[in-house]
Amino acid sequence: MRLTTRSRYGTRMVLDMAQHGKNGLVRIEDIARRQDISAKYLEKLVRQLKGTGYIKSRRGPNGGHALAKPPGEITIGEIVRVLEGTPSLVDCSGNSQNCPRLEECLTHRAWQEVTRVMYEKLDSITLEDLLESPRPCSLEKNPENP
Amino acid sequence: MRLTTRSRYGTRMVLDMAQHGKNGLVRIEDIARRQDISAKYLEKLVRQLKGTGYIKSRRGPNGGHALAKPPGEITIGEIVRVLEGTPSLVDCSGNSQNCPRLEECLTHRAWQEVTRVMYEKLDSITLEDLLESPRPCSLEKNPENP
DNA sequence: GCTAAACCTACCATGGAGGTAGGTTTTTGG
DNA sequence: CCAAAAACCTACCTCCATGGTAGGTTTAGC
Repeated sequence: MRLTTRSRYGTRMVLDMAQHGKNGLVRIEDIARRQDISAKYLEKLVRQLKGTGYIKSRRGPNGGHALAKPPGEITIGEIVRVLEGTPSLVDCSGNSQNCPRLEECLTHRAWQEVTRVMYEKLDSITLEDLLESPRPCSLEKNPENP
Repeated sequence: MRLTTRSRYGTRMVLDMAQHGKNGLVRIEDIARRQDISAKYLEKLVRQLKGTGYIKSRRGPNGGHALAKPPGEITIGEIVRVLEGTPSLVDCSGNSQNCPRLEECLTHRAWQEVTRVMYEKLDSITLEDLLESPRPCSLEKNPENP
């Protein structure tokens, strides 16, 4: 059970845009160089995020990409959801009813709950949170909760 | 980002043991039939769980497997941890320091936090909880938390 | 000592993640 | 108007872990 590189690279990408795009557009090539990720690969990620409205772009010379919303209004949960094709930890945990064992499946609800708390956490972290976190970054907004 | 079938099959397997092993051992063949999972595959899973002390076995005729502890004392977090080789959602999120970007990695802490809350939830659910959950199972022990 | 079960080692296949190649289209600046 | 810079697009490739199988060997009960 791992996050794919899509989510991780994608998050670093939008974070890079937030950092370097204060006053304008950011070129894929620049992100690729700074983050040490293949530009071609970033292209694919940017396309997905553009399709869902998180990024706007302009072509041609002096073109580039930028976040469509301020960093404080984009959570990493949103990014991860877009880039991981699969919204749930297990197939049967979604609303799809294609699991023949659903009725007798004691575990179903458990996976659902775990998926929920995971995205709850992801949705509580905005790009701005990440930018503002001091290094070494302690993200503790709700220290140990209870 | 998905749970592997190892975790899911494994959880169903130990759950089956809890259900049918009240007074004795459970044969792999029987679990395989009831859960509709290949016996050979279950063999592999049982071996991993045996290695970590969650299952005890007896060979020969009338042999079989049983949980080494009562269902109330085994969490699905423990099962998942054993069967997913990888304890963290991302490589760099463990204690391993092999990520060259660690210092400048704003996202590191976030993945760590998400991994933590996920296992926190997994560790809060025992096999007994699953057995006792009414169908359709509402697992809400702490309804919406806060 | 026969049989039932766990136990073990090795192997295989397939999908999808991760990455690359080679373009086409839009836009700007000279 | 043209050339260059950037986004945009389609197609392909490689690799390896997951998921699964085959064919045994060892232990123990009758």
